[in-house]
Amino acid sequence: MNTAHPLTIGAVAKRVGVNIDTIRYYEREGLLPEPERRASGYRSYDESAIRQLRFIRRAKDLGFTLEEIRDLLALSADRHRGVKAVKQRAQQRLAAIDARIAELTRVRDGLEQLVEACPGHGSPDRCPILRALVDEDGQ
Amino acid sequence: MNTAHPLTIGAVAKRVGVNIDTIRYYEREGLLPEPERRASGYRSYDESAIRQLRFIRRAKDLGFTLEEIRDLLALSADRHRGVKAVKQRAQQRLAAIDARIAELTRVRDGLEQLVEACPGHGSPDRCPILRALVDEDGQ
DNA sequence: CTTGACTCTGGACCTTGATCGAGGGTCTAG
DNA sequence: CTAGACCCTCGATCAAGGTCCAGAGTCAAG
Repeated sequence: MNTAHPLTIGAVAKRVGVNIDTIRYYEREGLLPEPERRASGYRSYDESAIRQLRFIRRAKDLGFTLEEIRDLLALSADRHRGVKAVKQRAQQRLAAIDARIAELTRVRDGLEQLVEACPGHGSPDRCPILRALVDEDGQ
Repeated sequence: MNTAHPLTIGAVAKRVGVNIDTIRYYEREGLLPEPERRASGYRSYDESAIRQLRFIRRAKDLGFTLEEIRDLLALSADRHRGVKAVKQRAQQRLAAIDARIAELTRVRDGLEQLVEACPGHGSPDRCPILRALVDEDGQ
């Protein structure tokens, strides 16, 4: 069911819930393939563009940069370079996500300790959150 | 301790480990109070500026935006009334970080399953990673 | 055919969080 | 006194990730 009815850029934008200019921007940035054009020059999209845009949006929501997303997309374009390469890149991506989670977890735990130690009232001098930020300054 | 022998902006920058321009930038943005000036116009800082800069840096490391930090600083200056609000802000931050970690973990686990299910060789059509990226795409 | 909605391109502009440069004054060691 | 290191302001630039605008062409309904 792929290339059925063509869509204008506006229709795509509406369906995915993204700005028209963002679509053109992604195209310039190499995140979306250059679409077919009508005789008039209008871009003509099919469902695969919708899928790809949604993929980008979800990845972005997960905190991937556009550059990382370009890389993720390259994974799927790697078809012809063999399953082995694809698996390797997926493993690299996995390691990168692990690192990101570890970093976030470190920050999270530090913050949680402070929140738990804070009574939520009284003098700012006794608030461990403020103290940690202002005074205690480990060095 | 708090003996106010004055510091130049460069000395402050060096001690806190931040760029001189960043200090002036924070001042413009209302994150640092306008310091005393010498007759020459040179900014003249004391230890409290060092503390405040470190506060900013730490808060930034915890993922607060500069705007949120400006807010925190205002609250911490509001002795006795600020603590409750500070704790609330910190809790909100914590919840946001937790949500992000949960999402990333979900994706991570999905990706790991794909990597484990991929034989690393053979037909691209059998590679679960490629299949997931191209087809499945969760709508 | 007309009208209004849509699309095209190219370039300007926006936000956040800085960083850098130009042109000029200041400070301090030798 | 002079050189070199610092500091001043103002404005530009950067990176990321868009968003908006002008001027011109296109499409679809009535």
